[in-house]
Amino acid sequence: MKEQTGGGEGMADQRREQMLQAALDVIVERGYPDTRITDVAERAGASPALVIYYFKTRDQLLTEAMRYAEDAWYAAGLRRIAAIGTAAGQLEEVVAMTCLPEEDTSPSDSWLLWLDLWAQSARNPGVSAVWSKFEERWRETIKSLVLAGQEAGEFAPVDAGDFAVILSALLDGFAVQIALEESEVATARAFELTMRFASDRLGFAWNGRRTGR
Amino acid sequence: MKEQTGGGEGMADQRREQMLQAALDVIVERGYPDTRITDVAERAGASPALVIYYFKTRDQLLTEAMRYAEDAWYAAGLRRIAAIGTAAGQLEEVVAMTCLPEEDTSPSDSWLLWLDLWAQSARNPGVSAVWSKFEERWRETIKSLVLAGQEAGEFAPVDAGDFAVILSALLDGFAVQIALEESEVATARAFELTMRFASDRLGFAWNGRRTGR
DNA sequence: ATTGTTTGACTGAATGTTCAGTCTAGAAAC
DNA sequence: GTTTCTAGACTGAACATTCAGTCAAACAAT
Repeated sequence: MKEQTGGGEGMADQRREQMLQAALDVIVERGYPDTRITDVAERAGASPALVIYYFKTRDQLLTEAMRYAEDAWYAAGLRRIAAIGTAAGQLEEVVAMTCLPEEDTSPSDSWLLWLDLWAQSARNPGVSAVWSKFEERWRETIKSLVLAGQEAGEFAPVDAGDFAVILSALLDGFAVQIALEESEVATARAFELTMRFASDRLGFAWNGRRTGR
Repeated sequence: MKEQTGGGEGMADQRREQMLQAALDVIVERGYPDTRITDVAERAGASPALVIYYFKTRDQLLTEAMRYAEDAWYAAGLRRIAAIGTAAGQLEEVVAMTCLPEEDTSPSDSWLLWLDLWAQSARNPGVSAVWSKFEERWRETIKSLVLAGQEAGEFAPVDAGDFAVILSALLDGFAVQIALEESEVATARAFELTMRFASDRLGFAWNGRRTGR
């Protein structure tokens, strides 16, 4: 499905992305099940009919928006991680990704999205697929990071698989707290507790540096 | 068929509870936002109008159902915990409560409910109140359990508050995994990993016993 | 006892709204 | 002049809630 070349080429893709972004805004604001096509259209400066034109159904729009958000979040994180030299530093970035807020997005946005992602995954196969893929990728990232750190002699020889499972569970759990608790303190505390856990388990020194980004 | 025989006043309460239970069934099956009054009425053997008669609005019904479920779950757990002699054993029960399935309910039911509880809490003040109260109570339970264990000399002198925060986050995180992962293996693994973490942190010996209930 | 009265549980049939998705047709790009 | 894009008006179904009562039990007065 290649688009036409020339000036208008990016136009359609641009519109699509605009709508996905609009959909994400609305999902965060109203929740996945209460996101109406009209809302998305309005926010994207288009008509409801146009939204349906681009995404056959409402569900396709929302599912794709979820995938879009997760992919973007993951890709941005990976890029940052790749720029870090030590395994310990990389792990810290992994933890920061879930515990510390990004600059551009409003603090609790991505976590609110997660809550919806989970709740929807339980019953919606399309969304569930997004979650599974994301979860697996995420755990794999942690695991290989740990393995690399062990080879480099930075980390103690714990079972990397077990560690990945437990760390990702811990991060998910904190994500709930952060998403639902209004207190800003929670993020810093979650970050510190998690880093203490990780450094203790993997046996590297960690002196609590950053508190924000 | 007979209405209010003897303590006719109990009839109404009975009916109410019947409806709450029906609501929970439907919520688990269809998700909170897609739970229709008709569904609940049907399952409770009543008319939609009667459901509204008991609970002024749909939202009140669903919120109350959530509270009902959480209270029941917590109360049953507390009772079991109270019957255990050692702090280590009690802690094991706490972990089992979230990681190992109950007998009567279908495995993932209560966790599915949690996912909905979280997602709804983000936007619905009534549900949010249910969650807050539940969360606080839960963390307090862990904390005082740890303190008691420390006084009894069973546990190492870690910060009980920090431990409660991190353990409840870990359990929440595993709850997500268990609720969404279909594999039955997950529960046993989550239980074991969590118990290893707890016994390591609190410095008590744990020999992985139970795998089910 | 019989009759009328009250009350609480309950229902079927509206009511009105909200939406996803469709249809038709115009504008723009090629 | 055909394809791609866009919007306004519409349709049809789904649903929460309301309404106007029914029905039977308890109760009170005769």
